[in-house]
Amino acid sequence: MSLPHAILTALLEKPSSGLELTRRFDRSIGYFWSSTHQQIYRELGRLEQSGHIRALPSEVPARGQKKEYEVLPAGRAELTEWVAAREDPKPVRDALLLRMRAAAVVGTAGLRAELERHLALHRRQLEEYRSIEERHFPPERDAEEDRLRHLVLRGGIDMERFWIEWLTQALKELAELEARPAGA
Amino acid sequence: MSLPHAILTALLEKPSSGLELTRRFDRSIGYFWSSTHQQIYRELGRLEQSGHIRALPSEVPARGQKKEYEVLPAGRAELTEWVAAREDPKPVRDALLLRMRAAAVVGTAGLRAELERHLALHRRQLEEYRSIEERHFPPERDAEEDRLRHLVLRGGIDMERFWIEWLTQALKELAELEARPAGA
DNA sequence: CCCGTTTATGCAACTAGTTGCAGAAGGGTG
DNA sequence: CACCCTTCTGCAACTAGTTGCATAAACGGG
Repeated sequence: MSLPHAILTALLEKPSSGLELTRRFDRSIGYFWSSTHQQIYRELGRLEQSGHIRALPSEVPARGQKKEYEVLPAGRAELTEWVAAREDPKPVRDALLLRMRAAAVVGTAGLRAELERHLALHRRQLEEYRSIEERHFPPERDAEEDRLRHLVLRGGIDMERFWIEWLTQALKELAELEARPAGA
Repeated sequence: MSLPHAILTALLEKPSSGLELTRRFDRSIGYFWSSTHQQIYRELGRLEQSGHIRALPSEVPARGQKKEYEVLPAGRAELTEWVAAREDPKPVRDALLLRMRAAAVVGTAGLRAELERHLALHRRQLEEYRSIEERHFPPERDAEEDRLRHLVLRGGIDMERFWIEWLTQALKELAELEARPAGA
């Protein structure tokens, strides 16, 4: 149940329309809570219904017309509460680890290429995070919000590093297994 | 679309009934692809329908009666194909990173306790993985399946280490922010 | 032998997220 | 102005996963 909170956070950072939110999700909040525009529109509707946000008054309220939303006090209160809420980490659900486990049973044929592809993707993501880090978090910026946002970004960076490391190990392991005759 | 593959893998490792599968998920495959018994039963039904697995013949085919499943050649083929399939990593979706980001906007009140709780949970999980490692993967075991399964487990271990590291940093950051007067 | 607990399977209803598509407004171009 | 492309909002239908509950057999006392 985090999408509404993701939206509230984004709207507090800056009031926006549905499409603007979608775009900002693609390059910021979406890095750790991705979402599609349809989900966002639906959730905006719900949040408006429940009095957490409201649409800024517009002259032309019609379909296809931009609608800006801002957070109401009830929305901010809800978010504040959520920050401190007790909520267990979700159990890991990762298809690649699962595939490796399957490979232990049915063999590793064709797996190397896929691992290399993932490795490249994670390297690219790491580069993207690093360039954001350089642009947004130079050493002199240390207002409270900056430090916390930087911390979140470092989480993303270290998670990519973890994958790069693991994939590298996995490829090495695969190479060794292929080098020795089956059953040796 | 990984649950059916998780089930196929588990059934290849050992033919089982629905409940047995559920239990094994709780302490093995479920570490990286968790699932409830209802989902497993439903999926077993589908896999049987589609000819990937079959129920072993039993004398008493009735409700409340144990039903063992085994994988058919079509199921093994499907799994083999999936191992090499092109499937992009799912974008990260993590509520705790999101909460930290929200905290940058609405403040960190009450967050420390929650971070400490998560830290303890991750430490416990790490300990569990390590004890599995000791029991199941002594240095002399290096058959192909063992090496790959060990690799998967090391993935789990390093992921827990990542969280422990990040949470430790986060708590340090929080302590520093609390130590200085707001706006300093 | 009746009764409560455990084992085992499963249905129904719900929530969250995804995919595909449609429709209205506005801007640019021949 | 007719056409098309982009922007923006949204519905409908689907898939995956969760929650709550029902049912049936088996087991173990008293």
